[in-house]
Amino acid sequence: MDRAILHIDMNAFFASVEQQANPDLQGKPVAVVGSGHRTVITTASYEARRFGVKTGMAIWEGRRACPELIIIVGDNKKYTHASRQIIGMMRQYTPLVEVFSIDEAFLDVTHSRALFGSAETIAHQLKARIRQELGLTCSVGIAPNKLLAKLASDMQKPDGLTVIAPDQIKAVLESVTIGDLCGIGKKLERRLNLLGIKSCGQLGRFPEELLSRKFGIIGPRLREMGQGIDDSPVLATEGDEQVKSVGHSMTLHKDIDTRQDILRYLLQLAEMVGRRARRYGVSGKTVSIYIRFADFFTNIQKQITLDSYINLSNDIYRSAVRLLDSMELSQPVRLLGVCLSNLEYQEQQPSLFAEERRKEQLTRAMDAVNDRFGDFKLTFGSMLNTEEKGSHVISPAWRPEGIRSVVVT
DNA sequence: TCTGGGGTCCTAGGACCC
DNA sequence: TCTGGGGTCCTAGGACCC
Repeated sequence: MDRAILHIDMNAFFASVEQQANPDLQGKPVAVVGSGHRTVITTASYEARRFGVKTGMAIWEGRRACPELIIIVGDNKKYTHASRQIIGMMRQYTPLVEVFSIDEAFLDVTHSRALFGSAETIAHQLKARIRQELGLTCSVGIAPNKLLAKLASDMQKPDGLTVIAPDQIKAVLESVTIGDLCGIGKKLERRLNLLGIKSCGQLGRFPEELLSRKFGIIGPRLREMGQGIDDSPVLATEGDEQVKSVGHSMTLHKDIDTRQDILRYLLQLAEMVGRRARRYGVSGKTVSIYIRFADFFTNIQKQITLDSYINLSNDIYRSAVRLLDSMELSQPVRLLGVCLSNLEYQEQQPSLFAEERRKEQLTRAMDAVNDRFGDFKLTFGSMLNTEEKGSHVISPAWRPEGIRSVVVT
């Protein structure tokens, strides 16, 4: 039996949620951004897109394209709340819901059809409910696999419903460019173009040996993608999946060049990373730091793997400083990042040493206060002069559920 | 007037052990 | 005295996604 896979993609999600929350914004060009003057547009409403406003633009670029553009600083609690409601509706049709991002999901409805009708019927019902209950629209793709369902959902926006039936696959692939496939980005597209490959059909017919020679082990996979083949299952997102790294980075209000300033931000980032790791109940033994310099194009990353697993902010900070001290800083710093990886999912045993235990207790006490009263209410003395406290930038890649979730209180 | 932040996966090369 | 090879872990860098 052919599988029936739905891909549901919310249209201009953050902007639409804002327009629903505030009727004054409805029908108007709206852009959702992060905080600070060095932020970018995360989502533009369709009214704004008509003027050429796009994701990734700086605010001034958006305003240049559309002088009436209304700028809204994003509020991730609103989006998380809406996302949870939508996922809840999806789960009423199948347990096989794979949450791909805060505004996208795959549903395997192969076995739901006996109960609810065809995949299209299910799609229509979900679209109607999302519209009635939340006032939001989405684009749905229906196909025998995830690759094609995702391709289909992209074909009609906003508020679309596109079916790629098994007997249409060949024809569709002839008309679609390779860059439209999820997994073929700019670089791969350019390299494939150089071989004369533009459409998916061409990719699917290209000799496998040549693809393997040029692209190594992904060669055969590329050819399959060109043929619309994808056997990957829809993996139900249960909320207990395990992340593999916990990181934070921030573009600074302005470039900095003194060690003291850099250390202050590193401490803040270490605290953000540590707190999230502790909230998840994970510790890690690899710490990395990331620096983007003032010229924007020079980036360096360094990592170190320790002998033991850590999640105390101060331990993360100490490793970060070690890494910093091993780096050559050639320019002022624009962005700093700290990441903890190589994770282990075990609650830390209390330390055998009194001094360590005291540190752990202090950390728990600080976490408790911050959980209750908000991030960075209680913090290290050297951070008190820092202007930016905590990340206020929203990202559509945030997973609304499980360990990846943003805690909503 | 510039250009965010959260992730995942893959590869290459070196160290080290058996 | 010379020989080979597999496996694992580590760092760095890149591509890709939303």
